[in-house]
Amino acid sequence: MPTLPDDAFAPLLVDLNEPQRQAITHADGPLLILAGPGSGKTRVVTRRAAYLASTVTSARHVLAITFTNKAAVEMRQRVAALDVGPGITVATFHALCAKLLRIHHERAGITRNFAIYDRDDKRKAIKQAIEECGLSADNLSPASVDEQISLAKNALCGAAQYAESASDWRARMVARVFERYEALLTANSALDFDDLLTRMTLLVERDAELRGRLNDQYRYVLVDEYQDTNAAQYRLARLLSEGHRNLCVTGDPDQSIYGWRGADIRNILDFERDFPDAKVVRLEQNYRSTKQILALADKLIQNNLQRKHKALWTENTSGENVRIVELDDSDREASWIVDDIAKKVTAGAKLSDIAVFYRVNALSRVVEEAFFQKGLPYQIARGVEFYARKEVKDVLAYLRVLSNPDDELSLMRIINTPPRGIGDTTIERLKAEAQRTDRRVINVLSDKSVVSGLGRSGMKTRAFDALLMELSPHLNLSPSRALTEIISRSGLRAMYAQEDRGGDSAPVENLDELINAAAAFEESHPGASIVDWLEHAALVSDVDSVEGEKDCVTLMTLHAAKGLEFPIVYIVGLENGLLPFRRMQDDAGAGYDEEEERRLFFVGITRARRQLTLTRANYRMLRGITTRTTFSPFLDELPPNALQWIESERVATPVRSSRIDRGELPSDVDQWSVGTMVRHPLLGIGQIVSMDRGSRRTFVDVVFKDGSRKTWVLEFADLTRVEFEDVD
DNA sequence: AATATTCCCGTTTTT
DNA sequence: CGGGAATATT
Repeated sequence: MPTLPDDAFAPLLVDLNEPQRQAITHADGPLLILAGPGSGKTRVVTRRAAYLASTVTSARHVLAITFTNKAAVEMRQRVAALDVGPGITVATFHALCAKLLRIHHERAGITRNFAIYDRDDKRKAIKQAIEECGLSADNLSPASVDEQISLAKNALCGAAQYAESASDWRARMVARVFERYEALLTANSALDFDDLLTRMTLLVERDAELRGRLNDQYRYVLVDEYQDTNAAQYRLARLLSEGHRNLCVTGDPDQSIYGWRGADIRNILDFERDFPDAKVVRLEQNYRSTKQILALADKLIQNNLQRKHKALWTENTSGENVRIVELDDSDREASWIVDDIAKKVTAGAKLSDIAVFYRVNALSRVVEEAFFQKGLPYQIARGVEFYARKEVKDVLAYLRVLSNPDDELSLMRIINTPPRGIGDTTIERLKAEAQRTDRRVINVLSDKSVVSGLGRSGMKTRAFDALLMELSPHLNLSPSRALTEIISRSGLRAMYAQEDRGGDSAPVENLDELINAAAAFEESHPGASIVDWLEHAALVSDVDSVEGEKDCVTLMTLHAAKGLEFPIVYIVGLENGLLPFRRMQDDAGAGYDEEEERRLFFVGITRARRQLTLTRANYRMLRGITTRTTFSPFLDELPPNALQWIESERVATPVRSSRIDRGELPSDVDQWSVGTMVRHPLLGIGQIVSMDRGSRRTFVDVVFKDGSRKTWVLEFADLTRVEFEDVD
């Protein structure tokens, strides 16, 4: 490595501790960065990428692989901000594989325009496979088969191999479905998410020439969140760095929480065995949390055996005690939290600084209700995925059929959407004919001799075929133009406009948002094709979670919290069976991993910067049954002196004004507008600075005397209008 | 095809 | 308890 004076890249090496600096400047050979929570990993990773690109090699030889799009976007931006020209490849595993498979589709043995099936598509295909195997979905649920196929694929086990190892009856049934499912995917020219990884990995493994080319192209490979890699990703990472061994992996074994999904913590634990000459850097100084919070997390995680020791420490202040609050039941637990938050807000805390975590989504509802009652705005991190919405999938199905006529799953989705009189019997006939003559249904559609034999429904079928013909030239337009045309010409817009009479979703708005999303995509990817856009839509599911800092509390599962941080954190439901989550009446606790549960709790704790509150309810209602709970055993593992126990003060559930209970707008809402003065019981007098009357909810932004600004859902906000004269 | 009814099921879910 | 899907009804 050329030794240059440090100031040549001073901005990259400023403000670092020694291990961070080592991690950034290590050039050749394997490198393992063990990064504790809040240890500045992202900074190290981005600067390392920039350092390599500017001093050791050039940007186009640097490849950074992440797990989430969010991480990829963030890394791309932060590297760009360091002024190291563009050219670094930053991608998720899946996006990278999709891109490479598209380029090398011939070697991979697939068509160029292959579709990417998401979970819903996959389940549908599996269901079809189950039926075609003459089995009933009763004994074999698509979901469980999905899970098993997924685990198998992620372990690089194909259908044939799975069949060989199938020992019991059930496994043999799954094996049959697996094989049938694979045949379906092939017939549809489609890949599922797992295929993207496994097909690419197997391709690189068997194709030495391609492997050599990739090794030469990507001379420095960086894999983030390495503790979450599964067998396919592990193998791919190794193959991609086989020629040069410049593989840098970062992660934290203590934050491995996706074992149930096929991630193998041993990949990171055994890195030094795989690469005996690996340089190991530990980032142990925490810049995020108070001493108390960090000590708690550290004490807890020491109970795990499967780990690499890290000495977590911080120079931050000691901070407040971690609070443990015990409440009578889940309702009171929720309202206690919301009351506590309200107090903090009055004391000046920002809502966006606060988060509530829970182990299972089912717990979110009680908490939400409490927020509703109090009129405090909140958001749930896991929104219904935009691209999973019915109307969006309908549109995408048209695009898919047009770009990949093999995709019969999508064809079946649109053949009678909007309703055009092609019913089940007609579809069955078309399918039968297709099977008899060994064609795809779409080809049968355009066969005059077949269609004319269908009588009245033949007309409809012909009309549909004509529609597809009419739409197909639009494929050459830009994605947003194509979408616009197809949405209106297919009749989808008209259909959803009619459906949109005050329902709780706004499908037409979503269609427009889809067009906007496509337009935005075009801007960042000039010259992108429909297929590019479809790929983007399949792999980037977080359009709506990109919205920036909203002034509200964030609710999410512990899993979703990974990688985030908040000054104030609440974790609910510290109960045995819930925080170490245990499935009841399960076959001998299969799939239960206490260490992983502990890591999950560790992740939750270490999200908190300043204040952490753990709560627990004596009685919890779950699935309509109220049960007496017991303490989470994890609580016993925490250092008692760092904890502050708060007795269950009995907060009388306040009897609220009925308008808010019913979620209604104030009766004098007509007189509410921007400029109206309002009163909040805690925050006093404020003025409306914006008011957004959506179809479902009305949002108001209020600025108070002290200059603070809050957003509320008016239906649930404890706001009353005050006459201007009342204010002095 | 649209609506009413029953019934079934119920961790976590980066892509 | 509550949502979604499968099924029944008009």
